[in-house]
Order: sequence, then C-alpha cells, then structure tokens
Amino acid sequence: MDTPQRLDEKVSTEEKFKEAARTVFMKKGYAATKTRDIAEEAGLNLALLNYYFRSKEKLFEIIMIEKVQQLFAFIAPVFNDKSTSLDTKIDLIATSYIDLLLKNPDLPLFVLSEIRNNPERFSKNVQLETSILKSYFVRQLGEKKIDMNPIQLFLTFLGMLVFPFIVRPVFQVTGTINENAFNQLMEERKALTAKWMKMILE
Amino acid sequence: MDTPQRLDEKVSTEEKFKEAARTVFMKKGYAATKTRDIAEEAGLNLALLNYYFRSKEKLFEIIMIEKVQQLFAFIAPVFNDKSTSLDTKIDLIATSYIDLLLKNPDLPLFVLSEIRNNPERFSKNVQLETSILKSYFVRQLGEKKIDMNPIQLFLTFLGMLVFPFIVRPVFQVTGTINENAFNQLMEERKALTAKWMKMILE
DNA sequence: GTCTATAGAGGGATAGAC
DNA sequence: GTCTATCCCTCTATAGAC
Repeated sequence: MDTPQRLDEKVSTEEKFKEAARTVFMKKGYAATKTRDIAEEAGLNLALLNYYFRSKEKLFEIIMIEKVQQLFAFIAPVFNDKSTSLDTKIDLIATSYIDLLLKNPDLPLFVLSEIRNNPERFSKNVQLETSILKSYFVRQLGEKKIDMNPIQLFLTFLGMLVFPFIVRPVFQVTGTINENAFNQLMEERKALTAKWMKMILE
Repeated sequence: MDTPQRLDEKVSTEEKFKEAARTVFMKKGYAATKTRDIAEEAGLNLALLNYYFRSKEKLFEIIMIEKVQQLFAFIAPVFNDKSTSLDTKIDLIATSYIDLLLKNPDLPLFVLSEIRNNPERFSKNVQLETSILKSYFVRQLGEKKIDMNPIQLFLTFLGMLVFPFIVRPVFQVTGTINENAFNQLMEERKALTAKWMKMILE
C-alpha cells in the first residue's frame, strides 16, 4: 500500500492528488469537499484531477476503498488465526488496533459517517468486510460464553478500543483533553481493554 | 421541547420546516442537504424557508442545538444526582440511555460527525456539554478505582452503550443484522452493560 | 501531461406580486 | 404569509491550445 519513495525521487502527480484527497476528504467529508480544495492542497491544476481520475466521485471511491481496508481488513489475519488462543488474540488485537488508531485517529468516524450519509454508495461499489462477524475470533467468543450472542461481546471489545476515537472531536472542540493526554490514555488503554475483556469472559 | 398538538390543530409552518430539517439533515448531513430537499420534505415553498430562518446555516444551528441537548444533556440529572449510589446510577443510565438511543439511533453518529466535519461551528455557536466529565458520576467512578483515570471507566461505560449505534450503518448496509434483531440485542444489552460495568469496578 | 478558459448545472437566497 | 421567477455565485467537468 505504501510505495516507498527516495527523497530525490519525484512523487507522481497521481499520488500527489491521492494524498491531498486523503487529507481533505478526511477533514471535511465527501459532500463538503470541493475539487478545488484538493487541487490546491496538492499544489496542482484543477483540470488535472479530472484528467487522472475522471471525477470527484471516482477519486473518492479510490480513497474510500483504501480506508475501509485499513479499518476492517487490517486485523483480519489476527481474527482468523486458528493457532492462537482467545486470550492471546485479545492481547494482540487490543495493542495493534489501538496502535493503528493512534496513527489514524479520524479513520473510524470518517468511514462510518460516510457510510451513514450515503449508504447507496457502499451497497454498490465498496465491498465491506462482513466476514469479521463470522471470524474464528467471534466463534471463540461464542464457545467461551455459550449463553450469549457473541456479537454482544464483540461489540463491547471493539467499542472499548474504537469509541474513544469516535468521541475525540468533542474533546478537541471543548479542549477538555489535549492530544498528548489523549494518546497517553490510549496507550494505557491497551492493557486495560485486554484485562477487562478477560474479566467479562470469566 | 415537544409541543403537544391536538390532532385537529394545525402544525405551524415553522414547525413543519424544523421537522423536515431534522429528517433530511440527519439522513444526509449538513453539506449534502439542499434547502430544496427540506422544502420538498416539508411540502412547502422554498422561499418560505428563508423567510422563517434566514438561511440554511441558521436552520441547521437550531436543529443541531436540539440534537446536542438530546445527546449530552438528557442524562445530566442522573449523572449529578448525589443521592444515588454508583451501582444505582449504572443501572439507571444503562437503561435510560439505551432507550433514548433506540428512539434516536442515528443521533450519536450524526452529532459526532458534524462536529468532526466542521469543528469551527461548534467552538463558536453551540455550547457543548463539557460538564459531564466533571459530573458526580465520574467522581464516584474515581473514588471507586483510585488507581485509574476515571475517564477510562467513563469511556468504557459510554462505549458499551453508544458504540453499537455507531456501527449500526454497517449492519444495515451489509444486511448482517436486521432492525428487529438489533433492537432485541440492545434490549438485552441494558442488563449486560450494567453487569459488566460493575465487574470492572470490583 | 499540463495549462487557461469556459461551459453547464446546481443551489442559496431574494425581489416583488398577491 | 405565501407564491413565482430569477439572480448570481459556486462547483464539477471538459474543450482545446501548448
């Protein structure tokens, strides 16, 4: 996904647009983003955007597929690893997912709100990762707590990890918690989430 | 907030616009909403929208203040009730907040994504409820677990309640869980959340 | 591939009649 | 208060020169 670039090498025009599109789409959302904003952010001529990507919509789809992959598919291998125990998976996922989100704090809210604002787009063009609910991890949850729908456990686990990043904009606007303090809380949260999740499963 | 209307009484034009605006803004978000959509939804003339509310922006602010109130301020009394124990508060909040969200499932994602897409609007015009983090409930959490930042506990509790409604659009688009099944899960979740939260606090 | 210029549609807002 | 007609700016997209 990351194409490494030597410092003296030129980044392609196409890639400059994609990078600018990531920035602007993530910041404002699809509808509020103007193609002019993207061209300006990229430092490139507006007409080139259509030359490379045909339309705003098509460029957005490219970025969106990337982001959905990041959010859903990134952890699929861990979820489906049959050689690791439930407890090991909990530890691994808690750590790696919070690390992912610390690098991309806006990712969940961006993806989820775009799905919500325009569900048609996603039923048609973007393949969402539905297999997570049928993953080996969820089956392991179901075997541990046979008296409960494993989705309840799954939602709780994912919520512990993701929810703080969903409400982050409120912290930012109100100034309640600054960025460093938030990141520190999330680092602590890796171990807390794993501990709590195991308690719930006892 | 709810102005009761007799069935034979006419709903005011202004209220028709507000009701239509709630529907359309909540469905598409601010940026993707056209004033023409709102007028059509209301079954009213477009020019009247500006007559009553001056601008799309002003109408949106009215709706948004309502929604923020619903989401944040609704449970403030319970949070700050000094006469109830921590366990009682947990039971009460779990039940009443899930009830609130079952009636307004799109509320959290709508409010949070609008804050994210345009934080400037909220730092200026809409007063966000920041006092929750200083509420009596959060203090009670801190006294129970003195070795931990109470925000961690608060985020976990709220995440258990709210997060399922945040990911609901994914369920809808993929068809994994239908509306009835989701609502059923949330009913069960009232007791589960309370039980789990108390376990974590032991 | 990259630019300038502009077509063409959309959308917020208002003028002015009733 | 409510309507029709329309202004006018913004935005996506393309034509066509270089």
